[in-house]
Amino acid sequence: MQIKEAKQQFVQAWGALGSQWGINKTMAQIHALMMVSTEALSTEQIMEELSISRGNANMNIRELTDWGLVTKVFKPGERRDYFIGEKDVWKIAKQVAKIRKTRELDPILKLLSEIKNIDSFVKNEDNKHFQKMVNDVHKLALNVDRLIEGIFKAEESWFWDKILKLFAK
Amino acid sequence: MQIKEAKQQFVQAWGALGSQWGINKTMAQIHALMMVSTEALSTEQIMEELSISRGNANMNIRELTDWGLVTKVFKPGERRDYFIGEKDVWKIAKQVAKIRKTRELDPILKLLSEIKNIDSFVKNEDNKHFQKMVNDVHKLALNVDRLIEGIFKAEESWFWDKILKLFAK
DNA sequence: AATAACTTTCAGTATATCTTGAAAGTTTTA
DNA sequence: TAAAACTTTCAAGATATACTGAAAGTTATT
Repeated sequence: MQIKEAKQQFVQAWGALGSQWGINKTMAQIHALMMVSTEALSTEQIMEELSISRGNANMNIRELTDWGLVTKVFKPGERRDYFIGEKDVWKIAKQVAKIRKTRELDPILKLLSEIKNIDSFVKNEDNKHFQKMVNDVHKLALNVDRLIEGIFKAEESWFWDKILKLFAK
Repeated sequence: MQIKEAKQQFVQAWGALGSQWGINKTMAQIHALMMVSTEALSTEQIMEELSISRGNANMNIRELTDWGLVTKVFKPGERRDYFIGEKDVWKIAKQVAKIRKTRELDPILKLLSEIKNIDSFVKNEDNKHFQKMVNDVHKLALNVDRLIEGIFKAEESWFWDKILKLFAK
């Protein structure tokens, strides 16, 4: 495998992974492309590299910018916009966790609390079971929430050091 | 909010959550329905409850069975198949993690190792950067892998107890 | 202030994914 | 063994999602 091929594979794999986890394939590919590039890239270059249209490139670059994973940079003397991707993998992971937590976990937590409230006067077996189920899911979700919150504050080395020690031997 | 409405909301929310994470909406809904039901359910009941076709119900029930989250049960004197869903939220979480790890994380780990190998004779700056990037991603992926492996072996209470203590205070 | 360089938008189109429904398959009952 | 009860399959249709390309918008240059 040549280095160029390796990069393409990496970009492809990142795209596939993204799409299996609810992130637009092209968005993930653009991000991968920027991760492996030392230089800032123009829209043109991204269009070229991934064989996608200008509109598609533009929209996904914007989305990545909104996610805080890509920054616009200006090159002196150049009129065209260039973009650089965040390179710190730990920061990327934290950022993605942050955004998805807000979008997806928080609403679920809210719903679960609401259901727990209305559900407090239950009588029959079926409702008791539902109450227990909601409680269990809520507990797990709260723990996940706290875990993610912890990650936000943690340093990578510290975090993995501690986590992996938990399972040692 | 009435209890019936609460259940519906729960099922809807579970479907939405699933679809944002690469799991078929209907599959997630059927699963939710089975989680909150004390009784085993027939295909008919599921079709009815979710307003979906027989084919759709059948395929998604099978998929859930393949995932090990749903079991077929026979009711004495009844000809029709009934299904019960796994109720233990921790087991469910572990099972989903197991399947998705195998399907998605493992292939990525394999690719990253391959790329690391071919990439060992690099010279120029660009390639060095690529090498570093691949290394960083690989490290993170390996850690995630180990974390998931740890979860497989862990008991819920033990696991969360330890994890949450890490971030205490 | 006109032209050129570049970016953004979005209606229409394409693609991937899910769903239906009816036919074929299977098992049970009479 | 035929009919009924039930399950599975899958081609065709429906839906959701992503992508294109050209027109409109913006900013810089002369």
